[in-house]
Amino acid sequence: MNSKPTIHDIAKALGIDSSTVSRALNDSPRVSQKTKKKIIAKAQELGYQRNLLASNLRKNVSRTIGVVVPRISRYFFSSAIQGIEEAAYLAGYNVIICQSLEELEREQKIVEGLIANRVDGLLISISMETLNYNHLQAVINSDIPLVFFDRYCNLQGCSNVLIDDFNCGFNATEHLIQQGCKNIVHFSGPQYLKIYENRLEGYKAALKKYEVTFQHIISSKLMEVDGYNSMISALEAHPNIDGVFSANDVAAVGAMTYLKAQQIKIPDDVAIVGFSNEPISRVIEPALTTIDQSGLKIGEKATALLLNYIANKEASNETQTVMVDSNLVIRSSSKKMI
Amino acid sequence: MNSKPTIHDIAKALGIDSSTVSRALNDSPRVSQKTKKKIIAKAQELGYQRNLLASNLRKNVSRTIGVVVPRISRYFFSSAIQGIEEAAYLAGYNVIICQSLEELEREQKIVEGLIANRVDGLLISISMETLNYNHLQAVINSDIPLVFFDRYCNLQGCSNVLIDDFNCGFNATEHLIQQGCKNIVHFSGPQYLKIYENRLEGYKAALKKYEVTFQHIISSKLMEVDGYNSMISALEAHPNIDGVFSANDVAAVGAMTYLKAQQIKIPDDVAIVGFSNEPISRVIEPALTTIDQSGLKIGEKATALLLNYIANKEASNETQTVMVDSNLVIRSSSKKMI
DNA sequence: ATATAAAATCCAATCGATTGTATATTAGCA
DNA sequence: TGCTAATATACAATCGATTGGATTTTATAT
Repeated sequence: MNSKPTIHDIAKALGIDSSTVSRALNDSPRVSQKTKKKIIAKAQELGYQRNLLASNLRKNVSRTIGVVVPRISRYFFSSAIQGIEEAAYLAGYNVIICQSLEELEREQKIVEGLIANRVDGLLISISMETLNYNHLQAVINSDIPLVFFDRYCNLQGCSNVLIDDFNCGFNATEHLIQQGCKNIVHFSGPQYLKIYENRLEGYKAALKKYEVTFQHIISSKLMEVDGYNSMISALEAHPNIDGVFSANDVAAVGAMTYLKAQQIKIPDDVAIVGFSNEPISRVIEPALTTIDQSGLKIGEKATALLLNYIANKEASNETQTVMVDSNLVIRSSSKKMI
Repeated sequence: MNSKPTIHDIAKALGIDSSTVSRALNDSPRVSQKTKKKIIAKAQELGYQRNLLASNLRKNVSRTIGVVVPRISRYFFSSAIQGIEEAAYLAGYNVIICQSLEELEREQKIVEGLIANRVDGLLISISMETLNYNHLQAVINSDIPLVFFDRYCNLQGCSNVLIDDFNCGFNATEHLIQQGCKNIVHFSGPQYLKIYENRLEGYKAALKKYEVTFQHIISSKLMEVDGYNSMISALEAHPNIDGVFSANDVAAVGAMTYLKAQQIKIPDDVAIVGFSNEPISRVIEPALTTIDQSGLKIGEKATALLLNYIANKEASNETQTVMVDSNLVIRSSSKKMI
C-alpha cells in the first residue's frame, strides 16, 4: 500500500504488457486510442506517477541543470535563480543550486560534482577568483552544454546572457558628466572579469567622448568595505573628486557611508552612481542612482538558451551572446541641482 | 570513449564480477582488502564515478530534499537556503528549491510535485495563504519526513526550527516601552501564521507587564506598501502614536517612508522596531532597530534535523521544536535621547 | 589427509521505465 | 476465402548499481 504503483501494476490490472503501458503514457502512436484511454484511466485510478529515476536512468539523462553563482544571498543572483527556477520548472527540469562564495577552489569542486551528477546542462556566473578555466573546459569536454550569465569568460563553445556592460558603463559616466562632474573615479572589480573590463571601457569611452581628462580607477572585490576604503584612498589621492561610478551597488553604499561620515554632501560635493539596482539602493539616503539589470530576465533567458542546447545538441555549435536590456535609474545620489 | 565507465567496465578489466566491484566501492566486509585495493585503483584509473540515478533507483531513495520558501529573493530565505545547501551538500544530498510566492495554490502544486519526485525529505516555510494543510498531510502520509522552519504550523508528526518569536516580540516591545513610548502600534501578519501570532502575543505580554494600556494591531501581508498604508491608518485612528513594532523589516521600511514624507521625526516622534535584520535595515536612515534572526543557522539546523529523520525514520516519532537564538539589534530608529 | 568452518567471490534477480524486435491481430483487397 | 499489408500488442534486453543466496576458495582443526 505504501509503495507507489508502477507501470507493471497498471499492466497487471489490465492484463496487458508493461511496455504498452509505457508507450500509452508517453502517447506513442503504436498504441490504439482505445487502450490508451483504458490505461490512462487506470493510471489515474491507481494514482500512478512516473518514477523519474528509472525513466532518466533508462534515457541516460538527469533532467537536472546545475547552477553556480557566487552567492545566493546577493539580490541580483537570487532573482536570477528565481528566473532560472521558473523556466526550468516549466520545462520539467530540476535545478541544483551551488555557490562558489567567490572562491575558485570551491567553484572547481562544485563543477566536478555537477559533472559527476550528470547534470544535463550548466549555468554559471563565475567567481571573482576564476582565472583558470580548466574546470569549465571539462564541462565542455563532457559534452554538457554550458551557458554563462552575467559574469562570463570567453570560452569556445559557450553562449552568454549578459547586459551591455560597456553601454551601461558609458551611460552611467555620461550621466555624471552631464550633472557637471569633472573628476570621476571608477570603482572596478577584478580586471580579468569581462563584465568589469567592459564597464571600465564604457567609463573610459564616455570620458573620451566628452573630453574629460581626469581618470582614476580603483580595483577591488567590491564588497562594502572595499567601497569604503576605495573612497578614502581616492579622496586622498585626489581631494577634488566630485563623482563616483561604482561597478556595483554594495561598494557604492560603502563609499556613501564614508562620505556621510565625513559630512561630504551627496550629490552636491560628490555624485554617485552604482550598478545592479539592489533593493538597498532605493532605500539608502540619498537614494542611489544605479543601473537596473533584471536578474529575473537574465535567468529566464539563460535557461531558455540552455534548454534549447540540451534539446538539440547540434545547436551548441552556434554559440551566441544574448543581451538583456538594462537601464539607468536616476535617483537623488547623482542629481545635482545645476 | 564518451560514455562514462561503469562497474561492469571495471569488472571486465579485472576479470571479476560487477557485484564484487560494487561491494568493494561500498567498502563491504564481503570483499578482501587485496581485491578492494585493486578495484579502487582501477576505478581511479578509469575515472569511474558512480551513477547516482542507478544507485538511487535500486536503493529506492532520491538523495534529494525539497525546500519550499515563499520567495527566494527575500534575504532571510536566501540565507536560510545557503545554510540548507551547505548542510545538504556535505551529506551528499541535492536540494530542490521552490517558491510559493505566498500563494497556497502554487504551494500545493509544488508539494505534490516534490512527492512525485520522491524527495527523501521536505523543508518548508509556509506561505501567507496556507490555511489548509492537506498537501502537507499528504507528505506525512507518504512517509516523507517534514520539517518546518520559521513559518510553521502545528501538524502532528513534524518538527520545527524557529526562533522564539514570543520572546522577540516581547523584547522588541519592551525596548520601545523603555525608550518612553506609551502608544505602540503593532503591524502583524496573517493571524493564522503562528510566528505572527507569537510575535503579537509577545507584544501584548510586554504591554501587560509594564501596564501600558494602549494597544493597537494592524494585520496585513507586511509588504512595503502594507507598512506604508498601515502607518497612515494607524495615525489616523490614533494621532498620538509614538512607537511601531513591525513584524518584519520590509513593512517597517514602508512605514518609515511615510513618516519621513510627513516630516514626522524618527525616533523622536515615532520610534520603530522591525524584525529579521534584513540588509536594508542597516542602511536605511535612521538605521532600523530589528530582531536579528540568522537564516543561515536556521537553515543548517533544519537540515540537520531533517537528515537525521531521513537516516532513521523511527526518530520521526519524536518530533521536536528547535529554537535558534536571535537578539534585538538596537539602532537609531528607536533610540530616543531621553 | 579429510572434514568443517570461514572467507571471498560469483550468479542472478531487482529497482521502474524504455525501446528494438518479434508476434499476433485486424483490415483491406483480389 | 485467402493473402498481404497495416496495426496493435507482447517479449525481452537494457540503463547501472545493489543485494540475497549459491558457490568456490582458503584456512583451521581433527
